[in-house]
Amino acid sequence: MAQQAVTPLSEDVSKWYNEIIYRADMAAPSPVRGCVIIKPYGYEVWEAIRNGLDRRFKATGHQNAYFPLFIPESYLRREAEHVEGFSPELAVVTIGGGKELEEPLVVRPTSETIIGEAFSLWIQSYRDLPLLINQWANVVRWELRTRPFLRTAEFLWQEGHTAHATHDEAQFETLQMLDIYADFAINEAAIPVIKGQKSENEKFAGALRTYTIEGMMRDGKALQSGTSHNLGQNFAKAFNIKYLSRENVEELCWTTSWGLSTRMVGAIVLAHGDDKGLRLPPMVAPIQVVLLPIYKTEEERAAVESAVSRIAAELKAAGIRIHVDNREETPGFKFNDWEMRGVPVRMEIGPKDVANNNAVLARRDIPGRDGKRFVSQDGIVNAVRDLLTEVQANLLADATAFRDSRIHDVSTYDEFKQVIEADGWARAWWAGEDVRGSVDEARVKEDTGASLRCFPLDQPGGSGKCFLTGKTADRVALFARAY
RNA sequence: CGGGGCGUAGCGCAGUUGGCAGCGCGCACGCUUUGGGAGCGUGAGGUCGCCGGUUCAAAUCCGGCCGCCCCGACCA
Repeated sequence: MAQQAVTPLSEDVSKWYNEIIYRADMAAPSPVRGCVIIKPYGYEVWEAIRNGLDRRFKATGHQNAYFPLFIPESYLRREAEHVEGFSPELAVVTIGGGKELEEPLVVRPTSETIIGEAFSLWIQSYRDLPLLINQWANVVRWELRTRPFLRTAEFLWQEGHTAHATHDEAQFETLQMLDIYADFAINEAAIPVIKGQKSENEKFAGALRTYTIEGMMRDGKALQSGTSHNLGQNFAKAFNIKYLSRENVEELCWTTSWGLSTRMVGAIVLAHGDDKGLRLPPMVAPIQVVLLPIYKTEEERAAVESAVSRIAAELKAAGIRIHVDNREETPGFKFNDWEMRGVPVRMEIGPKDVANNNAVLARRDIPGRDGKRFVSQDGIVNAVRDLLTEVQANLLADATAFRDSRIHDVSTYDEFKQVIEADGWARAWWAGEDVRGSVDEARVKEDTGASLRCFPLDQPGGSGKCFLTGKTADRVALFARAY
C-alpha cells in the first residue's frame, strides 16, 4: 500500500478535516500565520457558491460594487458598539511609502463604516431608496485560533449593504436575504440549515437584530454559515445617512448588512464527509463526473479511449462538469483518490464495457458495490444527469436525517447536559437574561461548552418553563457546541 | 498574554560516548504491471531555524535569538 488512507471521520473529525483539506487539494499551507492558500479545487467550490448567490442577489435587485480595502481608523470609532466588537481583531497599517501615516488605516474586518460613509453622500432623496449594494471582497480579522476555511485571518466573502426608508422595509430585506442564504444552503450545498435570530449576546456589534443560518456538521457541532443584520438606524446615525421624504422632511435611513464567506466551503466539507473523504453535492462539485479509462493492451487502450472521448464530449456538451483521468496510476488507486476528493459520480469504461456498449456508474454517496451499476452507452447523458440529481437529493436527505436525529427537546438542565454531552443540539424554552454579556448564557457555556445558537424562526407558539431559570418563557432556543 | 512541545530533503519523521546526513511517502527514469490504494531497479533532492561559543571534529554540548504548533478569554 503506497498511499496512506485518510484518518476515518468516525475516529477523529478534527484530524480528518485537517487531512482532507490538504489531501483533496482544496487548500495549501501558507507562509503567513493563520492564512491559507486556496487551491483550484477548493476555489472552484467557492466559485460555485459565488455563482449561486450572485444570481440570487441580482434576481432581487442588488448590484455589485467594490469599496476600498483600507478604512480610516476614525470611521470604525464612530459606532461605539461596532468598534468595541472589532478592535481586538484589527490589522492596522501605520506606514505607507516609508512614512508614518497621518491617520492609521484599518484593513477592513467588514465594511459597514466605509460603505455607510459612501451611502451618506449618495443618498439625498427618498427617490434614491432603497439602495441595494453587494460587494465580493476579502476581509481580515486577526484570529488567534484558525482552521482552513472555518476560521482564517483573511477570508473571502460577500457583504451586502442596503439602505431603506422604513424599519419595515429594512426588516423585510434582512429576512429576504436570510431566506436566500437558506435556499442556497439547502438546495445547492445540500445543508439543511436552520434559520433563526441571534441572542443579544451573540448578535453583530452595532446591529439591532442579527439572523443566522446554522448548519450541523458531521460531529454534531453547529456552524454559523451566513448572517443577516437589521442595523436599525445605528449606522445611519453614526454616518449621517439621511434622505428627504416626499413631505420634504429629513429622515434617517434604516440599513442592513448580510454576509456569507468561504467558511461555507468548510461547511460543505464537514456536513457531508464520510470515512473515505469528501462527498461533494453535484451542484457545487468542481468535477461532477470523473471518467476512468481502464485497459491493459494497446489495442484495448485505443478502443477504450475512443469510447471515453466520445462520451466525454457528449457530457460536456450537456453542460456537465467532467474530468478524464488519464494518469498512469492503477484503477484501484484512482477509485480511492476520487472518492477521497468527493466527486459525486465516477464512470469506468473498460474493454468489457466497450464490447457490451456499457459503462459503469458509481455514486459517491453510496459506497462500495451497492453504488455501482452498469448503464448502456446509449442515452448515457440522461442516465448521468438523473444520477447527479439523485445524489444531490440523497445528500440533503442524509444530512437532514442526521440533523433531526441529533436535535432533542429538553425541559431540564440535566437533560440538556446529556444532549450536549452526546454531541447533540438541545432545543428548549428559554427565559435567560437576553443582554450582551448574559450571565445565563455564560453559565451554560461554562458548564457544557454549548452556546445559544439561535431562536429558531420556526417557533412552537405558546409558552413554557425555562430549563435553566424555571421562569415562564415565550420562545424556544437552540443550543449547541459550535465551531 | 499564562502553561506544554517542536524546528533535520517537497511532506511526515529517525538520528545519545560528538566522528561520511538517514528512513518512509512523494518526485524523475526504466522494465514488469493495470476492473478496488502494484512490484523491482536506478536516480535527483540538505545552509540539520538563526547567531555566537566549546572542540582536532557539532544536527548532537553550552549561551542567546527567531519562528511554529498545542491548551485557557473573542469571532463569518
